[in-house]
Amino acid sequence: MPHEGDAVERLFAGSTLAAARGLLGALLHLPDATVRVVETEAYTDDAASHHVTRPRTGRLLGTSHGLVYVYTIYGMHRCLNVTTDAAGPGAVLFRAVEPVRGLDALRARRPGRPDRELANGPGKLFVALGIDPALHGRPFTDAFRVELPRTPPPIACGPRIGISKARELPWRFWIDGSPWAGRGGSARRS
DNA sequence: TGGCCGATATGCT
DNA sequence: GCATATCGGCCAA
Repeated sequence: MPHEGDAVERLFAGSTLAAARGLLGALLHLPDATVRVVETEAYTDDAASHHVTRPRTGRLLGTSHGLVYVYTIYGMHRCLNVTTDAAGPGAVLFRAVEPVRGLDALRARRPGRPDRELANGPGKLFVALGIDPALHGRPFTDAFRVELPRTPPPIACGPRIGISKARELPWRFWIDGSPWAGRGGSARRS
C-alpha cells in the first residue's frame, strides 16, 4: 500500500489543472490548526500567470514543482501557492479554506471576524493560517502535512478572480455548495 | 450588495 | 518615474 506522500508528490508533479482540482477537499495540517481546501486557482503559462507577468519571481513556476510559492499583492497582502507540473510551468493558488481544527488559533490571528470570513480569501487565509513568508521556496510538504480526500468532492469551476488577462479560462475551482468558499462557492451559483 | 479606496511590491519605460 | 496587481476592509444605501 503506497504512502500518502507518494500520492501528494504525484499530484504536484502532474498537470496543474489536475492538481488544482485534486487539492479540493484536502486537509492541510498545521501545528495548531487543520483546514480543508475549498477553493483553488490554476496558473500555468497563460497570460495571467506569474510565469509570464513576473518572469523573475515567477520563474519558480517553471523550475520546480511541490514548492511553496509566496508573493505579495497590492503591496500588503500575501498569497499562498504551491508549484506544480514537473513538465512545465505551473502553480495552484489557495483561495479559501474551511476550519476543521484549531478554530481558536485562526480566530486569534484574525480577531473580530466572523468564522465564515476567517479564511475565505487568499490574503485572509494567509493571515489566518499564520504562514511564515520565509517558507517561500521550501517543499510544500515540509510546511504542511497534506491529507488528500478519500473521495473527490463535487467541483464547480469559473473564471479566475482579479486578473485582466486570460479571463476566458475557467481555472478557478471550488467545492460546489461550500459555504466556506469565497465569491465562487455559494454566492456565485446563478 | 455594491462601490470605493488604501498602501506598496514588482516590472517596464 | 509609471501602471498595474492572483486583495481586504469599510462605508453608504
